[in-house]
Formats: sequence, structure tokens, C-alpha cells
Amino acid sequence: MTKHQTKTNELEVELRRAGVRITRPRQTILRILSETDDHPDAYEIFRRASAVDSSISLSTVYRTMKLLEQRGAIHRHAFEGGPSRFEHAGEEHHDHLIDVETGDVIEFRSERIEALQDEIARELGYDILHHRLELYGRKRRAVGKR
Amino acid sequence: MTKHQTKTNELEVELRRAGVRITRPRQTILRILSETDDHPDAYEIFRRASAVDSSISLSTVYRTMKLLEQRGAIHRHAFEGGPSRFEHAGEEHHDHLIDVETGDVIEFRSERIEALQDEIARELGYDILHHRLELYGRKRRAVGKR
DNA sequence: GGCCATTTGCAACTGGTTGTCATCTGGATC
DNA sequence: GATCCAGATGACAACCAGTTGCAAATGGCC
Repeated sequence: MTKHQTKTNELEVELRRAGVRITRPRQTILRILSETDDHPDAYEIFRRASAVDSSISLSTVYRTMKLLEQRGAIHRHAFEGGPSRFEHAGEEHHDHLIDVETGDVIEFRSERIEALQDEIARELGYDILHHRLELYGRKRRAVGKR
Repeated sequence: MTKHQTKTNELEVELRRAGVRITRPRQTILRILSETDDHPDAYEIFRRASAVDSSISLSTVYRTMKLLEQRGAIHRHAFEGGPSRFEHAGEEHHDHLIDVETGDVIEFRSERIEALQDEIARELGYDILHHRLELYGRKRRAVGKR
């Protein structure tokens, strides 16, 4: 019951230490993000936040997302044909497989792909700042089974 | 001088055969695409088209891009933080390295990365419909020089 | 050349996001 | 605790890329 509370506070304390004002809306949003392990968009975060504090505005959600992104606390993903979706940072870097039928996002990581990317960039004379790898797919039905 | 003309006509004839009406605006846009080997966005195509036929509207450019995309004649790329950019299809599949300073796009292809992607998707129980791999980087300056 | 389904240009609209601004508030200071 | 004010907020207008409704124009088959 105090589990999430604790998680929230970690980030909260960190931000506070960095001189970021922790206002009520921000606290609410931080809590929601800490309780989340999907990839909600701004409106979905707004919806969840509204349930807790109905006075929160969508603008504030957007502003807070931008702030947190700049602080490196969350990552923004612009999957194709939709609004930006967010996830809290912290876990190691990974890429995404998006289920085109449900919108579900599956995270994966491949050291070999990462390494190949660096190699390619080096050959082309570039330093990679970041990259984006998204697979768009459909769940495979087991063959021979219903 | 008839070089581009020829290239345009190939696609034009192909579309015509498929029952697509080749109107003047479409002809102009097709010519521009055939003369292009960068990755212009809709507005840039509109700009170039306007120079040839000032009556063309941006709506028509968007509508034509959508049509050509559906016909598989061009590919649409939504690189981060900008409008969709297009390139004529035909060459084999490739990925992109975007120069974050200039916006230049460098195409590359890695069989090994392609293969790894398929492998990963298979392991996760998915069939890949398509994917997106973009590297964002900055040109490396030669060490010790300049 | 005539016909009519399609396409066009224009303007109004959309969805996601950012900007403006008057008001409010966190938290440092007393 | 009460005071204060830079910075944050909510309401809403503006923005941008892209889409759509509509009346007028046109491609291409007869």
C-alpha cells in the first residue's frame, strides 16, 4: 500500500533536489506514472489524473511531460499514426514491437542490433545520438491449432 | 532532356493502366517526384510544384501523396519532430540515418539487422508487417584534423 | 465535341500540442 | 504560522500537419 508511494517519492525527491517545484498536479502525475507500466499517451494520463484530481488540466499534463522528458525522467515515443506515448525512464534502453491490432507495446532488447547500428553509423562517418527501432506486427496464430 | 520525361512516364503509364486518372496536377507532382532523390515533405513538393504550375493546391499534394502511397509508388517516413517526408519507392528496402544538424537523410541497408529483427519477432510470437529503423546522428569530425 | 464520374481549389475543420495570460501556490523567509 | 513572489496553473486561443465538404473544373471514354 505504501509501495507506490515510495516509488513516487524517489523521483519526487530527486526532482525536488534539482530545484523542481513539486506542485499538486505534478505530484498526481508522478504517482500515476510510477504506477504505470504500459505506454499511455498524454490524454490517457490526463484521464487517469482527472480521476484523482478533477481540476488538473490537459495543458499541465503536456507541460509536465515535457519537463520530465527534459529531465530524462521519462521517454517519449512517437509510434506511427498516433499521439506521443510515454514510459518512465530508468530501465535500460530497449526497442519496441507494436501490435498493430491492439496497440500493445512489447519491449525487447538486442545487443547485436545495437552493436550493428553503431558499426553502421561509424562506417557512414556519424556518431549516433539516439535511434529508433520499431517493429510493427501481428500476433502469429499457432499453425494447426484452431 | 527527355530523361526525366521518360522516368515520369513509366510510373504514369503504370498508374494509367491501373485506372488512375492522370490530371495535370498529378502529372506535375509525378514529374517532381521522379526528378527527386532527397526526401521532401508535402510542403516542399508543393513549393516545387508551384514553380511549374502555380495553381496547384497543397490539398492536392496531400491527396496525391496519399494516393501514391496506397498504390505503393512512394514511401512515407515520419521522422521525429517533423512532417512526413516522401521518397519514391522502387529501390529495395532500406533504413535511414538522419543528420540531426542538417536534416539530411542517408540510406543504408543491413541484411544482418533485417534478419535479427525477424528472429526477434518470431521469438516474441509475432509476424512483422513492417518496421522502422532510424539512426539520429551528427557527422563525426576527423580526429586530429582541423 | 459532349458527357459525367473524378478531381480540383478553397475554406473550414480536425487532433495533437503549444502559447498567452490572469490567477494561484509552493516553499523560502520572516 | 503568515508573507511573499517566481514559477506553475487552468482556461482557452492559436498552432501545425493533415483532412474534408463542396461547388466548379476536367480527364478521357463515347
